[in-house]
Amino acid sequence: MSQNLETTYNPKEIEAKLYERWCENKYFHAEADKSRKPFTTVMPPPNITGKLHMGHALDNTLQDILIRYKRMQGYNALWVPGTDHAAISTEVKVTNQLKEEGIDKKELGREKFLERTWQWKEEYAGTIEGQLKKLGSSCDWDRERFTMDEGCSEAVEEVFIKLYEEGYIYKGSRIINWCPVCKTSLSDAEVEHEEQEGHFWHIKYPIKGTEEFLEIATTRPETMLGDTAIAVHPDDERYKDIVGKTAILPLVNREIPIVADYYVDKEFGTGAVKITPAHDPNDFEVGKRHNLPEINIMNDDATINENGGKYAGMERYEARKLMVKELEEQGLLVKVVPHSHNVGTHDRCKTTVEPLIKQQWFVRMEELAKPAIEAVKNGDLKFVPERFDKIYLHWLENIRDWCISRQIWWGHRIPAYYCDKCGEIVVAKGMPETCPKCGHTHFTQDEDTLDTWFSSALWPFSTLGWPKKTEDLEYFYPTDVLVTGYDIIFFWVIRMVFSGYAHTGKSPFHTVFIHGLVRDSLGRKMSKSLGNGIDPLEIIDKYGADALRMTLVTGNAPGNDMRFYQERVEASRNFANKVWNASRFILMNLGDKEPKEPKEPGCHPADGWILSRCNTLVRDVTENLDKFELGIALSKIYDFMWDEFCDWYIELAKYRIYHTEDDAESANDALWTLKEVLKTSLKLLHPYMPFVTEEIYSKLVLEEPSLMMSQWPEYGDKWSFPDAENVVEHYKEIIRGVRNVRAEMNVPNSRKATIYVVCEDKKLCEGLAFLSDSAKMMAAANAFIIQQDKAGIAEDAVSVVVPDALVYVPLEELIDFEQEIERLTKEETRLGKEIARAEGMLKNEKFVSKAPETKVMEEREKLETYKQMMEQVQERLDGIKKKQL
RNA sequence: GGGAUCAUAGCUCAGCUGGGAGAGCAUCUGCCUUACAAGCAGAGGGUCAUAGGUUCGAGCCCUAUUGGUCCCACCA
Repeated sequence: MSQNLETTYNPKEIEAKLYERWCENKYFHAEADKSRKPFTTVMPPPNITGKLHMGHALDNTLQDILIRYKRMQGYNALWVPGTDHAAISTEVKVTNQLKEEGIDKKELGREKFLERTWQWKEEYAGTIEGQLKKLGSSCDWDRERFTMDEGCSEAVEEVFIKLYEEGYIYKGSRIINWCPVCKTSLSDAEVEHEEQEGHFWHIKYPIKGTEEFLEIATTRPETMLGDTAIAVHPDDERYKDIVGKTAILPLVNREIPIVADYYVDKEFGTGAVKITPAHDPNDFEVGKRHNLPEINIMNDDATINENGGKYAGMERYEARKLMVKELEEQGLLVKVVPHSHNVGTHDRCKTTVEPLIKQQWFVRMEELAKPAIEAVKNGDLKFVPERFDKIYLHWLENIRDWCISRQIWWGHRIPAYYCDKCGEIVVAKGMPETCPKCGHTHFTQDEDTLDTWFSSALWPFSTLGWPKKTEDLEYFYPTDVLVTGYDIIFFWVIRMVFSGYAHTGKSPFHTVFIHGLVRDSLGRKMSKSLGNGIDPLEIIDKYGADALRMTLVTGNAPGNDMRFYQERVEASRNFANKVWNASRFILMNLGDKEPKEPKEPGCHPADGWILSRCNTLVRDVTENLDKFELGIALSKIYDFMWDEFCDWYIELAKYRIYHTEDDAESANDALWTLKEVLKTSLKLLHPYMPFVTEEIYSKLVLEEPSLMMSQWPEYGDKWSFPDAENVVEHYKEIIRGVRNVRAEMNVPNSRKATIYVVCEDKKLCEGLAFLSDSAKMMAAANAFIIQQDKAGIAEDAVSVVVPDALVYVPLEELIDFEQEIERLTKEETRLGKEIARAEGMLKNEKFVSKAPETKVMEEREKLETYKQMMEQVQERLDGIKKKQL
């Protein structure tokens, strides 16, 4: 056995070595096996647009914790990794890259562009895989997938055809969100609304055949080129007489009707609204109701088209400026009022989107959404934390049809083919041979590709082989938990759920575990433009993957955002180091010895205490993990290992293992306990800090191949020693008392004293006797004497009152009576308060009659203890005061 | 306009089904005690945003208010 461990933990080489070993042994790989229970999760596929950021590190750390936990519990754990083609985002990146090389995308052509993008994909998918490995992710790399690989593409085609045939997918001319920079349509989810300071332009439209005008207000004056009506509220007294009349559209001189529609809000603006059906979703609806013409005035790049007359060819805001100027010159501009309003922008490029009427492909959502709504309502699908139910339901209950076609090249091309002769649409796998309508044999495939989320919606089952009825699909699907950030519930989670029901008849997972965003130290979102992003790899390089992982789950409740800063990582690194050093101590003392299991494990109070505490820890951690309370579970492991195990138990065990000659059996028992408790702790910690724990375990437990494949500990009666716990808790009080005396009186440890513990409880006395040798070390005493009476104790010894015992620290001439009186008086005050509190509660009849009996008993016992302690303190005080006189 | 969420020690945050306020960092005081100075032993520091209510008992549940963040929404 090697004991040559470094005094500080050095993660670098260890991490690389262990990851390789895990891979070589195929520990991450899972095969369908009906004799075992599966636990499945699919990785939210990172976009191939770039490197992973801290949010990905969080997402994957959480998944790895869950999957390692379940694997150790004996589940056949499968974690499917992969990447997403990220249609528009990637296309933008590659286009820009080409631009830098002076290459125009259009000139390059579709084929060449796609070739280039596949190259990009290869590069970034590789980078991402490398990053995930550094983090320690135990995903099954044999099953790595990509949303545009053969299988996923087949699933996409299958779904498109199926939904088309069932009537859920249709092609239609509807008003959609258009990005003039990316030159593609967008779904509602891809439009971000941001409040912008704008203006309200009040414009007078002349009413035909009169000298009168009708005043309207608009935030986008350039759209008036496409106006085909003015609407007022039907009950608006002001405009009662002009409904049905005709207005003259300024600048264009088109005659447009004045209609009445309930859509108009009388209170807002002037109560009269210009109607531009081709460029506003509401106006589009109004237009439908009143049979208004739709005049599209914009080109795909948001310049004005030929319908804009003399403004044709101008950029949208240029046209706006000129038109306002001309309206002013004609005296038709009444006023300009500052006005802040919501502007829709493309979430990828931040360009202001234009609502336009276009032929697009849509998914009819209402029916499809129903089972997804039902799933959450009846509990088949749960969100952790629960509050995300509402967000999910609200979106689904107000869902609109999903625009799925995109006018870009990178993505799954729509499997719709148009007959070159009659234009008939055929939706099929591959190019059709003859037109079912006219018999023609030449077709052209639809140029458009699908929304990137169309393929990721199928991810939980397409990655397991669907549409083929594979063994994997049968065994691993539905998956268990999906881990993701709240920011993509609409984009992704919802679409996976309805797709799961539509195509497999089941929810793709039973639990969605939601996490928040990782922010910078000032609470800002990490972003490229701010330059405040922190590269997970840099952190791993500096502090180790375990430290990073621990930082990402420490002190965070599910679904909440967190702030990330280096000091937190340092604290995590320090913990890894603490575990490392405690293990080093144990390994050193074990040497070549293999301690035997004691005849009665836990018969020594110290052993019993730590085993018992460890047992409780196992129970708590398991419960917390099952409830996805990863932060709470970790803090319990942390406290146990650092405080109870390192600071108390190891110190308690030292005397025994250093003095084998006194009692070889006791030394053996201590070593055995050290080893067992360390083993159990390492197991509990492993999902969080896989590297350092595995490294130590491999040196500690030579007979097992790996910690990650070892069995999760189970709570049981075997390690339950309440009496020992009681003894050690008393013991801790005593030691703390002695230390307090030293600290308050400034007595250095080098000045040793004989410490007496007077304790009337015989059983407790016997228990403490076992610990007396250790106590000498911990209290820096030259002797530690436990007895039932005060015989032989100097009158002027400093005393400390603890529950059920009185501790004497004779320090002879060092005693400063003033100081001692002060100390005891402080204690008297404290106890006085405690007694008052307990008495107050117990005097309250309602408390005594209504509170649970155990609670009342508890308070009675406390009161008793405090009263006893108070007596002791007062006795001491009187004694000293008398002596002084 | 609707909804969510947060407000707890100087900072960042925990606090699970309501039973005596916690951690890490920072500050201060002692310690290089043979696993660890990335450490050990201590200390100080909080009317748990405000006001009511429910309860024997509220950081936790209810109502209102204030302030911050976020999401959703067609007010031109």
